[in-house]
Amino acid sequence: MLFERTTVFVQVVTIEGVVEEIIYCNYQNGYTVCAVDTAQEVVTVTGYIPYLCEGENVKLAGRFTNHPEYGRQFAAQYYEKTLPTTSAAILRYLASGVVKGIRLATAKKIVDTFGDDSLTVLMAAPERLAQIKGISKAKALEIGEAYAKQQGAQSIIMFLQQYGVSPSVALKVFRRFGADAVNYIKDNPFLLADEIGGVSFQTADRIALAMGVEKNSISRIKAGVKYILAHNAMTNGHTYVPFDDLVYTAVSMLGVDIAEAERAIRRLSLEQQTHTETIDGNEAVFLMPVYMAEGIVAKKLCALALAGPLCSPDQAESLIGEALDNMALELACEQKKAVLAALQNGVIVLTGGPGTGKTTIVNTIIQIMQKMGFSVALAAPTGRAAKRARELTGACAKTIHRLLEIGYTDDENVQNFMRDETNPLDEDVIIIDEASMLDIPLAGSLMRAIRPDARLILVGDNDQLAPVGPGNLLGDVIASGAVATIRLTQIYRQAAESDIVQNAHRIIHGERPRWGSRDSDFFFMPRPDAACAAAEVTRLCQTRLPSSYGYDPLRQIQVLSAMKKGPAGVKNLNKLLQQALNPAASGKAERAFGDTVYREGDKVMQIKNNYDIRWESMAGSEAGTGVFNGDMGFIERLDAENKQITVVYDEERRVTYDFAQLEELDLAYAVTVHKSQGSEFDAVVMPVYHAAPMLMRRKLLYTAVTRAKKLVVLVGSESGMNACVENAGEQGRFTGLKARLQNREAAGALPGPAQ
DNA sequence: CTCCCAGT
Repeated sequence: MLFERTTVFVQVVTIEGVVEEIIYCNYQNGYTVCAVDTAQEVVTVTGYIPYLCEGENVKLAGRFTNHPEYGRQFAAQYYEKTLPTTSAAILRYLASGVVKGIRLATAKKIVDTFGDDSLTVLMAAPERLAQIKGISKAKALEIGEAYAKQQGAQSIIMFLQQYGVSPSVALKVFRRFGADAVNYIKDNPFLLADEIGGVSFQTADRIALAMGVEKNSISRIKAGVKYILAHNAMTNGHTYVPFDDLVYTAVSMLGVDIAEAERAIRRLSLEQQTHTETIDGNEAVFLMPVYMAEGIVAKKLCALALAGPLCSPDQAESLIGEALDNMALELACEQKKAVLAALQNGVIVLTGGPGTGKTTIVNTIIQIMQKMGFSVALAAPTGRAAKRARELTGACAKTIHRLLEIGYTDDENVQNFMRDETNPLDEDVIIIDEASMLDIPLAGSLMRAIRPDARLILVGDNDQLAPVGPGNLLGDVIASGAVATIRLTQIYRQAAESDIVQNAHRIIHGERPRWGSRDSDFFFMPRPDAACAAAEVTRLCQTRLPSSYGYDPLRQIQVLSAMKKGPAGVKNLNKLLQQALNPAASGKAERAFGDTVYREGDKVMQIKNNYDIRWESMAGSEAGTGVFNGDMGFIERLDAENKQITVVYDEERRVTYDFAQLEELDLAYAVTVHKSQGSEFDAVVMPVYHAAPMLMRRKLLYTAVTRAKKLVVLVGSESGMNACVENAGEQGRFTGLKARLQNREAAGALPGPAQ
């Protein structure tokens, strides 16, 4: 029955066998690597199989994978344990330590006494164990309890697996509710979505329906309301939802009446699962974790803002002068002011568009801080942005996740950081680059980990992409006026009269860009639909731009797109561009992986951090480890014989991958605008068309356009582009941070008695 | 519909 349900997975295979050896087990979440002896072979199995023990018999459904280091493995999606039935198998099972209190000696005694009935005795009449010499009555009951617990864990895992709920979630349910977990869930399936997490409201609702839960049951409405709040935070960027909107949405989604919805919302607030307060005249309902995160951000920023200057203005002047001499640099007046502000305030925001010299300022600040004996941490919200910061400053920049030492969790919605208030970051100065992409949950985690006596510098361009997650941190902080903010306005990178610069300004002010003249650096080419746009983008890269401007299509032109999917999405563009710029040819080795063909000469991007992979410099004189999410390079060689692929990054570091590691790579002729943030290119070519308004916002177009140093070509629908320019976006985000920063007492930041 | 993170 169970195994019929697994048809949703491609190429699902079932295997059965005895667990030979537990190779690895994460006891927190049940992730296990083990060797399973089927009749034919010994297979390495990975998957969430909690409480698995050597000697147990398992049926597994999943698929075979090829691990780069450990070779052929079976990734189990579903499992069933079958209890051993023969004395010999039972002995092995009990001796494995599956039941707390039984090891080999005790297992032998039990099996000698009860034979094939051993497990029945353990389950139904554990007191009978006391017949055995050496087992007291108390010990017998203790063993019985341990066995019941083990079986209880199995029963909730098996029960939930029927509904497609993963064993790792089931394990959490078991930890929370114990041996009686199945009854708890049958009683209120919404506990899965609610208290446990990791299960969607829809799945819980499906289970509830099967259990016969009423449509207007309060637990269903409460869970539905929390789902609406979470969904709005995740997909719309709101940190709260106005009460009236929440009632309306709950009524239409859940099919209940207004009074029922209101009652459930009030109840959640009373139970402190949500927080309700008045913001901007609206009654605002927050999900508790988001409310807490926003509060921590407000509180920490206000506290940091109280810190005094690090040195006198005279000292600062001389420190700056010295640093600039060392770096053979000069700073403009506003840039110098920014460095000064960093020395005088516990927290500052440094904001400005591309080319306004943010990086130079950050470099100077790092120099001075280190000179003063302070340690500095530099981090950014994305791998790409962190890498860019690393290249430009020479400092060891990381992702914020990495800085906070993210630990593993089985719940995608919860992140678990090793660094927090009890184990704060060691560094004295924390610099966050691309802070516009910082969402409230991550900002909350970051603020918790910053020591009260540390200093924080937020660097970003509030006109660039809003975070994917909830909140409008940088915008709110700047608008609040509660944090010293330095706005950089002078552009050094391009001439101010450049059409790229002019149009970037127009876009951000909601005005339509202008184009036309032949000697401009900004062009728009109308095409009737996304497919035509994609074809024109390809033509531009292949022939038009190389012949008109002499650009190298692979190294100087970067194609960007808002989306991955669709005819003008990154995936399809990569196919078209690969065909145009690096077509199949005899003598050019290639290799298919998934639905992508990789070929010698391809432009590729590393899409997940790999801290261990080795690289060698082209001359072979230097070596090191680590290739990071967002690194771009070219396939130099594809060696079918050794199943290896060589990629050269930045023309200097050579990395060899096994074929199985191709999942870490993607073609990079085209990348998403999000991924491009923090990078710049000579020429940017981008299809523009009508798409999800949540995505097609003015900031997206601004970010794309400002990636270009010399040339921008937009291709597609003019009305689509105009809609994008007119879609301001973040004004539509409901957030409470600005209000809280402006009301410092509410943020709880004022020390001592009220003033 | 866009981003970040992980064990033998």
